[in-house]
Amino acid sequence: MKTILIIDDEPQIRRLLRTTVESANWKSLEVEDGKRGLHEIALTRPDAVILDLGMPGLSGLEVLRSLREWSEVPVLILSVRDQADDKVEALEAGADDYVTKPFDGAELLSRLRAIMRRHEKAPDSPVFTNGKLAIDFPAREVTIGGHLISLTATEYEFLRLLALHAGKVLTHSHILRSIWGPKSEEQRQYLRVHLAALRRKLGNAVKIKTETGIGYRLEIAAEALRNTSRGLKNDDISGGNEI
Amino acid sequence: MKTILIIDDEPQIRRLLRTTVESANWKSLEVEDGKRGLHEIALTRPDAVILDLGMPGLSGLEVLRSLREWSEVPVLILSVRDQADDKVEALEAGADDYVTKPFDGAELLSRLRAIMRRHEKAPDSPVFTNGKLAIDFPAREVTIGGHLISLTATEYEFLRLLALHAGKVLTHSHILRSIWGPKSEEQRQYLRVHLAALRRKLGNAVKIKTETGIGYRLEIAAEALRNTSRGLKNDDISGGNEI
DNA sequence: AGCGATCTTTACAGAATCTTAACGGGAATG
DNA sequence: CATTCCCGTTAAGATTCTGTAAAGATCGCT
Repeated sequence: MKTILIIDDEPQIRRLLRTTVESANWKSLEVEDGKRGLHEIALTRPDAVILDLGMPGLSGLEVLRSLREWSEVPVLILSVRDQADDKVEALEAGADDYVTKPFDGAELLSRLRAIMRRHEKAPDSPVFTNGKLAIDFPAREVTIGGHLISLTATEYEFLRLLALHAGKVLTHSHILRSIWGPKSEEQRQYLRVHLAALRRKLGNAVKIKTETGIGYRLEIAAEALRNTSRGLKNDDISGGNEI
Repeated sequence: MKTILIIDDEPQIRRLLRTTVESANWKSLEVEDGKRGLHEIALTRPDAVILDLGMPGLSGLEVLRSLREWSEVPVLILSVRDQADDKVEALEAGADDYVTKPFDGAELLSRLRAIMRRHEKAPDSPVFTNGKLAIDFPAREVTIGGHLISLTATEYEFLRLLALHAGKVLTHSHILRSIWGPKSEEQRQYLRVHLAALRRKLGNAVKIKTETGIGYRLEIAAEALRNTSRGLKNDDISGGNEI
């Protein structure tokens, strides 16, 4: 049984969301603003969050940014049609998907299922693999081609973060906030130094690409591209759309 | 069936617009000044608006500015040739496209279709696609026909902006303000240099059209109608898409 | 306290990117 | 058809960013 947290300031929308969620036999929690939402997430650890972008006080975007400093819980964004820019910003800030108001109940549930399933995948397999790299999260062990690598605490956190978002760009600020906390958001030299050590230890079997001026990304090994959640987009395009 | 509102003070132009609109099997409404136009939009919620810039009384620009405070309805501007500045102002104020008098009926219809389609477009995924171009916003990844393209921070921001408003003209000032900030609003040579790099990397699969004296527009690929879950729309006939 | 490991800070060269300037061609205008 | 303005392209100079090394500072442990 899943628990879904609803963060929305409008009572009638909350009620609609609650009935929708409960029709899928999930439990729903409701709060009316972002601050309470963050508190509730820390307290009850819901399986997913439905977050309204347009709220008074702490905006949905700010809530999401704060949240992503310490939690990877799946977040579904609710937005109105004319907030295209905000939607993209939300996705860049770490949202997993979004739905536009007015929304269709069935579509919302199916998107909720999708993001929870995607998220469950990681804990299901406590070992992350990408090419020759393997990370055993419970054991906190990193191996390359079966050979154990010894990492410091910082290096491990860095690599873990990159692996958790393999293929995606992690911005300087995001990495710094996650590992060193919000106070050290500006200390880019930390990244350079620790990443250099990480690259030296990992060798050239693992490619951590630099996005100049933006951040870093762990490149997904060629044979791992097959069945990720987004892998299909390539087939989608090359599939006979010749102009 | 679409409803198009025509706001123009000249009766013969109105008649010409009406026959053009009705030749596409759409319904047309006509009013002769801006005040009535705003009232009519609030009342009947048309699917698009054709707005003449040069009108006595409330100018087209003032109408547009009032309108944009409460409505996102697609607006097509009608202007005469020597109103370049007004055209830019109108686009800045939220117009979706413009047509210069004297206009070609087929072109006007095609532009109307384009702005209505863009407005309708239901969000289908955090991945933007347009022809061979695909932008994965969360991953900050750009691919053409499945082939990964490496962009600098500025180039990515530029392309992101164009894609967010695909099909719409973005003025020089708007782009400059968005990427470089208000201080650099006059530096048009930035646009030329970075756009050249962008075009070189994207190749000719992606068409970024120049609107001389106005700005730039990312052209919507002809076959960009691939909606999955939502209802399909196919009122776009192959006739006369040469703009 | 002393030691080793790790993290922080500093410095600098090389790479990547951005800005600036110049020039030829093409579009708009009369 | 000529003029003027705008655009695309290129390349060099300026600037910022990155990788690397190495010297302090800090922490944990015996």
